[in-house]
Amino acid sequence: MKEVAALSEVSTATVSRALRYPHLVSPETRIRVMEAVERLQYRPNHIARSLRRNESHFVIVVMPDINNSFFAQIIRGMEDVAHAQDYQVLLCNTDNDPERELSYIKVLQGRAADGMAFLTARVDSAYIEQLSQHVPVVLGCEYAEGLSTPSVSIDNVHAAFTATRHLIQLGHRRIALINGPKGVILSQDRLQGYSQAMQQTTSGLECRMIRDGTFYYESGFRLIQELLTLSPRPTAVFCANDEMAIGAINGARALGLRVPEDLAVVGFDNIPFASMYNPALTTIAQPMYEIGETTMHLLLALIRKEPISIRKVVLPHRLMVRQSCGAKC
Amino acid sequence: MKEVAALSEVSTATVSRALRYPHLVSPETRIRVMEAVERLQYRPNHIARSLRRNESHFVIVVMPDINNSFFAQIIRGMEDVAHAQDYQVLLCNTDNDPERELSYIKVLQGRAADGMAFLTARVDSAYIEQLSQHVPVVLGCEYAEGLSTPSVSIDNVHAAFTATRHLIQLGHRRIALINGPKGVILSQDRLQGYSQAMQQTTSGLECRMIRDGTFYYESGFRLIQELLTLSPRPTAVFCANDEMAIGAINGARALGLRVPEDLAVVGFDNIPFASMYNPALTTIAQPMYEIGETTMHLLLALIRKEPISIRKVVLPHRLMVRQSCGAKC
DNA sequence: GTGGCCGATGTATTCGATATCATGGGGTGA
DNA sequence: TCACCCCATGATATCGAATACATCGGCCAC
Repeated sequence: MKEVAALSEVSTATVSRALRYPHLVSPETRIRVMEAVERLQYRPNHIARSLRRNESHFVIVVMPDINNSFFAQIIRGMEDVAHAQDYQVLLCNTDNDPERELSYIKVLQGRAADGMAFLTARVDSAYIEQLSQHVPVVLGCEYAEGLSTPSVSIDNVHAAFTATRHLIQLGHRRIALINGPKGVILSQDRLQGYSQAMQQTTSGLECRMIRDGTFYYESGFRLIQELLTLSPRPTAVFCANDEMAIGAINGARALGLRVPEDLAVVGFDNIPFASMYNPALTTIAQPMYEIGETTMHLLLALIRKEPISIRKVVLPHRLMVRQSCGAKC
Repeated sequence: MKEVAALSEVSTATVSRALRYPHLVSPETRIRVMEAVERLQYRPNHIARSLRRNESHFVIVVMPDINNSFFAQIIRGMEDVAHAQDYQVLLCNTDNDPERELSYIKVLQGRAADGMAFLTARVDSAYIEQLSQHVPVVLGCEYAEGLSTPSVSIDNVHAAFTATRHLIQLGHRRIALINGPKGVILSQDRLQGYSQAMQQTTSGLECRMIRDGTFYYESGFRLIQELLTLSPRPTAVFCANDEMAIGAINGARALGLRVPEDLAVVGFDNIPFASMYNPALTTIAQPMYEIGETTMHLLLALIRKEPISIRKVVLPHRLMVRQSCGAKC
C-alpha cells in the first residue's frame, strides 16, 4: 500500500479512501491511484482490514456430511444470499463429529468469521444457546423448543405424520420407522409425527418396528434387514432421510424382496438422487434452497444487529409421490 | 489479552509467550496466566495473529460442484491431512462458474488464506500458472502438460482407454462417448483414451458417436437419447463421470431400452452412489481419498517452502466391473 | 570478586489498512 | 472584504498479538 501511495504521490490514507470510498477523493487522484494499483498489482490485505474493522465478512457454515447432497442444495441458497451481500461462505464439514464442530466454533471465537450457521448440530444444544449469546449463530434445518437461537426449518413432526399417513392410506398397517440418531432433535420430531399417525390406526404403534439409524446408507441397509426378520414382517417403511431409504431398498432387494410390491418405502428430504433412483423415491420434499436463503438472511441480519421479526421460521414441505411407495399416480 | 495480563500480573508479552511458547516462561507464571485465560474465557484473536505472523493457517479448496460426491471423498482426505497439521480447510463451491473461481482467487490474493487447491479449474490454465508463481497453488484431479503448478491426478488417458477397451472386449463395436465439457483438460484426456481404444477396433473411431456433456445428470440423459436416434445405434456408452452415466441409463430406459441388455454403460469416478444404483455401475475407480491426502500434502509443503520431490503425482486407478456393462462376473 | 552467560520478564515496535483529527485552499454569502 | 464552510488530503493513532531488544537477577567459573 505504501508503494501505491508513493507511486501515485499521495498518502496511504488517500489510497485507502480511493479504494473504499471513491466519492471522497477527487476524480484525478482516484484515477492516479487506480493506475498505480493496477501497475503494482496491489491487492488490499484482507487480514489487516479485518483487524482494523473488526469484521471479516466471512461466515462459517457447519455441515454434518459433505456427501449428502441435501446439504449441497441448502448451501447453494446460502452462498447466493451471502455473495449478494459481499460475504464469503466458509464451508466446514464435520462428518458428524462433535469434536470437529467444536474446533470450528473455536475458529469463530477467534474472530476469524463474523457468524456461524449450523445445519444440524451435534454438540449440546445448551452450549449452542450459550454461544449464541455472544456471537451471531443460526440453526438451519433444525430448531429446539425454548431455544432463543434463531432457526429455519420445516415442521418435521407434521412432515413425518404426512409421510406415515400416506403409507396408511395405501393400506399398510405394519409400517416400520428407520429414524435418525437418537440425540438429534430432527429424529425426535420425526419419531413423534410417525407415532401420531400410527396411533390413529387400528393396530396402533409398535415399538419393535422402530429403529435408530445414522442417516447413512449402510444403516438403512442393515436395519431393514433386521426389521424384515420380524414376524409378521413390515410391509412398509418410513426412513428419516433419503440415503437410508435407498439403503433400505437395496437391503430388501438383497433379501429377494421387490420394492414397492413387497415393501413400500418413503424417504425424507428429496435429494436430487431420489428422483434418479430406480424405483424413484417417494419422499418428503424440503425446500432446501429456500432454507439456505432464509438461514443466511437471518445470519446476516444478526451480524448487522438488525432487528429480527421472526426468530423461528417454518417453511412448507411437500409429499412427493413417486414409485417406491407403490401408489398409483 | 490486556485483561489477562492485568489479572495474572504480567505483561502482555508474557501472556503471548505463555500461550505460544510455554517453555519460555516459568511454570508458576504459566499457570497463573492459564488460570486468567480460563477465568476470562480468553480466545486469542486469529486475525491479529495472522496479521503479525503473516500466515493464516487457512487453505482454500475450490471445488466445481458441491453436489458431486466425488469431490466429497477427496475433501475428506484433504481435511484429514490439513487438520493433522493444524490447518483449517475453507471449502469453496463454484458451481462451475469461472467468475466465482476468480472471486475466491481474490480472497487468496488478499492473503486471507495461505494457499489454494483447485479440484478442476475452469479459469484459463495460463492464469493459474501465473498465479502459482506468487502464491502456493496445487491442482487436484487435473494437470496440464507443461504447467509448473504441482498436481495430483490419475492417468486419465489410460483410464479412459481401459474403460473403452473393456466394452470392446465384451464384444461391443458401436461405443458412444459422453464426454465432459470441451474446455476442461480432463475431457481432452478421456477423449484421447477413448479414441486410442476405438482406433484399434475393426470399425474404428466414429465422430458422430461422441458428445460433449456437462458432467451433470441432465446432460447424460439428454445426450444418450440423441445418440440412440443414430442408426445403427450404439450398443454401449462410456460416460466421463458417474453422474452422467446414471443420467444415460435413465435416458435409455425412458426410451424403453434395458441396461445392460440393450445398452452397456460404463462410468467414471466410482462415487459412492455408483454401487448403490440399480443396476450397479461399472466404472473407473479413482483413489479419491488418496488424491485428497496427496494434494494437501503437496500444498502444505509448498506453503512451508519445503522442497518438493515430485511435482506431478500420478495415482493408480482401477476398473470396477459391476452390472451396468453386462459383463458376467 | 568479577566477568560472562542464561533464563525470565518488560518495553516498544511491528504487521497493513482504516478512522480520526488536523490542515489548507477555494468558494460563497453577508 | 471577511467569516464560514466544505472539500481534498495528510499525519497519526489504532485494531490485537507477536517479537526484537532491553533489563535484571542469579549462578558459575576463573
